[in-house]
Amino acid sequence: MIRAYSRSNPPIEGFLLYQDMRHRGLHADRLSLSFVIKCFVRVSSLMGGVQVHARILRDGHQSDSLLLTNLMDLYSLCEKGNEACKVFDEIPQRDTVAWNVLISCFIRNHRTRDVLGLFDAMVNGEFGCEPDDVTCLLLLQACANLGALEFGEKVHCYIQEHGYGDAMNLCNSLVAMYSRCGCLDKAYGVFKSMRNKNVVTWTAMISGLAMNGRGREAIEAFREMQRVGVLPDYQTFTGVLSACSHCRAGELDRAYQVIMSMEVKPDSTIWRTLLGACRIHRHVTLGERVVGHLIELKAQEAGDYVLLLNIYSSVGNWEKVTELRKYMKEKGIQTTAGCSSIQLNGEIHEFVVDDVSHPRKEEIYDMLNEINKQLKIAGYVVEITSELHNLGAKEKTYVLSYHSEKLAIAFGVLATPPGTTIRVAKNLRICVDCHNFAKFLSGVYNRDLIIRDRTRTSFSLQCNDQSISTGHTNGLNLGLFGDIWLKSYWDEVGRFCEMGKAVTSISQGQKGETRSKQLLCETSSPV
DNA sequence: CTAGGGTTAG
Repeated sequence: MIRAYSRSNPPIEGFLLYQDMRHRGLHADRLSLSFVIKCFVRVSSLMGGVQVHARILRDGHQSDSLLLTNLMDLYSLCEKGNEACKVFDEIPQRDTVAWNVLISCFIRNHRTRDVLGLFDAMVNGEFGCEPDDVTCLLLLQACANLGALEFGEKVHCYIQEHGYGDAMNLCNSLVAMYSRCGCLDKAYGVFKSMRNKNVVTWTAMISGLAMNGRGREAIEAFREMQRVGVLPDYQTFTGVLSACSHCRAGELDRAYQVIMSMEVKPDSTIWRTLLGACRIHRHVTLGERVVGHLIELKAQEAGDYVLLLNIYSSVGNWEKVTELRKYMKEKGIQTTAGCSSIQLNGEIHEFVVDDVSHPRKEEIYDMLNEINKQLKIAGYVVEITSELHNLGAKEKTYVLSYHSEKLAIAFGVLATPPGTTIRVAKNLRICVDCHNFAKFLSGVYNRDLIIRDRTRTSFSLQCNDQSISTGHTNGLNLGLFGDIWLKSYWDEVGRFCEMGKAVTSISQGQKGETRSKQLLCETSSPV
């Protein structure tokens, strides 16, 4: 019965059942306890975790790997990474699943880089168990987050050598990983080789094309998906929308109207995509309105306010910047620290702004200062509107000079032979100034740069003596995409909305909570 | 009396 509750129904009732059981003097065995933990996992209840933890110890289950891994997962879900690690230390026999839970915990709790070392140790037999398909799945996620292409390729080899090569979930992750590392040809290679493709496969490819600035192909892939009869869901929709928002020339008000007129209720991702476009096009009033919608959905994140700050500063409205900063401070809104990473000889190097933790920090700062000097000669000017604090121009220039991505790029220039492509991954959105910096650097230092951030990958490629870059709309890039398809874009969105209705009616006929249903049928009553 | 098990794709 508790198991039944752990799978459906309001999960907390599973715990009530368990308490009732104890009141009746019945002893809960380990499996009942594991289902109780599952109930708490479903609601991410830290309090529940603490209670059941105590119960595990009191009932003498302190060496039960099933219960302990279960509990770890709960702590890790509640962002209590340290607690989860402590529990892990208590597991006497750690099998692959236990390690997998630890890996998943690290990925969730911002220790992604450590995961790569764990994989290596596991492959080398240091843990007495081998990586399985789930380990590989987790590792691909980690590589995608870090933009760690080399390591991702290593995992790919492992997958093939161990007979997991046909697994659909792994192949889907491979498509995503290669896309997010800016390697579209490899992503497409995996995609093409797959015999069966589901909505996840197609969405990975569409989003991959979108985030790499290949809007037209993203839409072509979207059409092809429909042609072969795969139904899109809300993530597909977001991919298509982002394909267009990174390179469309304005028309945001129309986008807003289309979203508002959708039969289905738009979710936070869609609003956020539009908000990103508002920043690119400096559309203040619409940006404010979109944030209003996010607040209404109770879905606003620190990053959304930062985007709004960006919009205000890009039009020089410092009063609004100050006002919003004050509001954020009052509300205790914490922003995520920006972090950039670069892979070198199998090792990941991470940087935060003004980072001084790297062993080669002196060389890196010298290199960065030298680069700044060279780029200035080439005509690079710091884009001070990228700095969101109300400082003087001089201070702004200084603060912007040591952004984490610049440190990572300087390290790349320093530590790789001339001509090597530099790949950097960033956890947040890259700022306009750093983008310009990369573009100039590409020309001056004759390097191809591929920078992946939270929403897309931008390329600064050195071709025909002319530095070009994509992925960012600052007036220079639009030509790359051509614009014929942009004109037909809104017709496409209109058709998509029609299809949204179709998906709604299909989802309503299905049991279970599919995510498409969550988006498309938020107004309908639960099954 | 037994059975019920932990990680996991865009």
